Amino acid sequence: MPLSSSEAPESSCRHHTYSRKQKSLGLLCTNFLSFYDRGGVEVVGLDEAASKLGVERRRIYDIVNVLEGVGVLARKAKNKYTWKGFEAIPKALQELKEEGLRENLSSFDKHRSSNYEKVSYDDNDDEDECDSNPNTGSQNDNSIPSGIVKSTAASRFDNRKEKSLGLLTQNFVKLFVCSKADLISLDEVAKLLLGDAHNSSIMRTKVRRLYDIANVLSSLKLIEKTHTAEARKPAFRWLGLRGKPESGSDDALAESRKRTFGADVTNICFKRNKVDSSPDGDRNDNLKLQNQIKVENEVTIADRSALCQDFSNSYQFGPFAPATVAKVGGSDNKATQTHDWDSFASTYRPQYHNQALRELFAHYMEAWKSWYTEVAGKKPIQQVS
DNA sequence: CCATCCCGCCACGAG
DNA sequence: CTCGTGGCGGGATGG
Repeated sequence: MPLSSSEAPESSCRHHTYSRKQKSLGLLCTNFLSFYDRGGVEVVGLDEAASKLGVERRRIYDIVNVLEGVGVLARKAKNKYTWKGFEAIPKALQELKEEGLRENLSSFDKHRSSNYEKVSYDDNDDEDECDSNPNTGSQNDNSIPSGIVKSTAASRFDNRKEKSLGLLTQNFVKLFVCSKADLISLDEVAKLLLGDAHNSSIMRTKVRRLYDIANVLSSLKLIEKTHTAEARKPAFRWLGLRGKPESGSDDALAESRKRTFGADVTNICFKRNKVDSSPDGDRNDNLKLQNQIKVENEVTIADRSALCQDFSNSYQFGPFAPATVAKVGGSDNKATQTHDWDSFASTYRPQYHNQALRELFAHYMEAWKSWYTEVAGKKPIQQVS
């Protein structure tokens, strides 16, 4: 690769400090999302995604699992998922809400006193989704006939599988969607979600997963990471749905905004130097500077004014506005200190902006060019080995 | 220090 | 057996 020196946003750091942020799940997810949000994609192949995004398979599973929990994706077959899109979110949330309320009737979690194996398991029927295709070959869901309270199914320590991530995600979401609270601290979530805690070991593991989920949900803009008011405890704030141009009769295309991405989204592979460098001068130098410029960051208003989300079933949120304002050119922020960063933008607003928080900014990248190229000539780039 | 969380080993289940 | 999946936790990174 000719290192044509285009303007590299990145600078300094001669020794290419490996940065975790570059490979974070959240970022990866953002790429994933923007990649498949372009018109017309319907099926998502795991391998395809993996190579396209330049990551290992394993990571794709993480993303896909949580996205499925929110309805954006649906498992179709081995190695394949169906892209439902963002417009599937409202519905999924609605279902999650009802479901959550239902199971919530019997027991108030809150004080869970001593119940060792309580582990609030709740299986869930999960989305059924009115699928357009009635016919199906293999069936998957084992629906227990309306086991309202779920009874003691699960003989055995039941599901060796389906134990986490997907479910954890849904439970996490239910938690927000079922209560009016919109800010929950991390450990609250952990305790609530897995009712056991006690043993720090188990909880620690769960918390890790929670971070994973949180990252993905953050990419979706469903939540945001913050910390409780005064305390320094990390917490999550529910942003909920943003103004979706949704209306009764939806139509397939026309949906929300689409972010296009030009060029490669591929993350370069920089491994996290495990034992680190081979003594013999690593030649990795600095060449490849990735030009993965991140777009992103459109804030949605979490209409704070409304305490209660709504009790009405219909989701008519949108106290306002479409978030589709795009700004070309992108370099709008004249940060005092050059904050261009290399990549990574989005969800970080460490400073306390008391009220200026709800602003709407969206920087969008160009990409139109690439887009054209693609449309016109079909991008030849494709090395799916 | 502690919060965050990437990496990838390895256990499952299906073919 | 191989292969697709995805728990799970060590331990590195960032603040």
